[in-house]
Amino acid sequence: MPKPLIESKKKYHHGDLRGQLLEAVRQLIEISGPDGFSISEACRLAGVSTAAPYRHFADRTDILRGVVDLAMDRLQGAMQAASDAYPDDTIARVSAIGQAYIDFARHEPGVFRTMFGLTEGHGQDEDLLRKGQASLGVVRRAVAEHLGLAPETPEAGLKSYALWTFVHGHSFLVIDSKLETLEMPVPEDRLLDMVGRSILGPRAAG
Amino acid sequence: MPKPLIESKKKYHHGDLRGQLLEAVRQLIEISGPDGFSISEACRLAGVSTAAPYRHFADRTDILRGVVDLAMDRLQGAMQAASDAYPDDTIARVSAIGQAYIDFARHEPGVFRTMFGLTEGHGQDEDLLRKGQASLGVVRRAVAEHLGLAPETPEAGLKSYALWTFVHGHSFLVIDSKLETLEMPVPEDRLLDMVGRSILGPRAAG
DNA sequence: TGTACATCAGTGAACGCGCGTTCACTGATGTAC
DNA sequence: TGTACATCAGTGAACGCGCGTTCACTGATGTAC
Repeated sequence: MPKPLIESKKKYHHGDLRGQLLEAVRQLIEISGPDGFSISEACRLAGVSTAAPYRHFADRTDILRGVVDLAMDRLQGAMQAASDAYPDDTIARVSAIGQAYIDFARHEPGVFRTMFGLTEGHGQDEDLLRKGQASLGVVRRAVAEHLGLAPETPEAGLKSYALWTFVHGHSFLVIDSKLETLEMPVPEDRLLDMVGRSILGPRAAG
Repeated sequence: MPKPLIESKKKYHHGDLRGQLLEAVRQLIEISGPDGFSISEACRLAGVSTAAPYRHFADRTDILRGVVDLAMDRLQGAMQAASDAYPDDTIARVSAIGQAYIDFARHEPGVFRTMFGLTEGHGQDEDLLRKGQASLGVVRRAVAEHLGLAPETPEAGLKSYALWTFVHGHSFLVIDSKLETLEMPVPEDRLLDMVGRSILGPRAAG
């Protein structure tokens, strides 16, 4: 069943409507936010009738969940890649993970906001929470290695939570663009480095 | 012009419609979020026709701005009160300011989200930004005193920004209730104290 | 290989809904003389 | 103190709008024999 090189302009069956709807919604969220997007508009983007999505999603919320689910994977992937890029320097590694987080927020502010805006009974489910924990796990392992402790240690948990929280807050302030007026005294990477060193403390022997 | 002790149940002139609309919207935002509230519903709460608000506000966005404006004042007031409560211990003062911030978010999550969700051309204006800066100023003065520096110093700016960011991020995680699943290893006040000490460093002599 | 048929993934029209905003209006209040 | 009048702050009906969702349907695809 080889795909035709030139697809006929209009096919009855779409091929990957689910994927294309998710992408359309992702784009719309970036423009109008999670409450601003409409299924109708996504259908227009995908070139499909407004009833079509209901073959793939239960309702509006279900589509949002789908978008967030993919975004969670992208975010964790970016954090893990940043972590892998600094195998030797644990401080730099932690900073890089934080930077990846902030960059994600900067590049996809609407989606980022949506990821943390879903509430229980409104899109948030077990699966998403688990993915959130997995992202924090990336930080935790880096912190633990720096401290010379196991990732399950309370101290590793506390410090990685503090770092994540800092980066999370900064991300929100960046995308809410409160920073242009609030004079930022140093570049972002120096800020990350300073906070990282303050929270982590000196490297463990070993 | 003494007010009647028992107000007639239904007056043509409302008395303080502006204030009561703002309060109604504030309540609705807590229930449905900044995009979920409707003018119509606020009018129902205030017992007034749907055209009445336009005597006091230009449009929907203008009402939101009004709600946020009051909230900014409340937040700054809470932070300042917390600051004043610890005249001697600068570490405790900084922690208390952070705690006030978090408490505000916890008690008015919808409003808190709204405060930081307004975008340029969508409710955010000079006045609100100035009020945001004023809140940060409370932190900055406390940090500066701890360091024995003037509030305008870059170091005071950097450290107060780092602290604010941490508290801001924690607040969002709290109200997005990501924390029940993410095992928090220590109580909140100990977290605040740890981060405060890490960022601020030892107290300046003097 | 050919055919009958079940299943799947779309269509397009329609629904009821609540919304933001405008309009001409009217009742209440404040003020000048 | 009384009166005429301007101004203010409401009313209530109406508007056009786009939305989410459902419905009976149909075209395309996969499969059993």
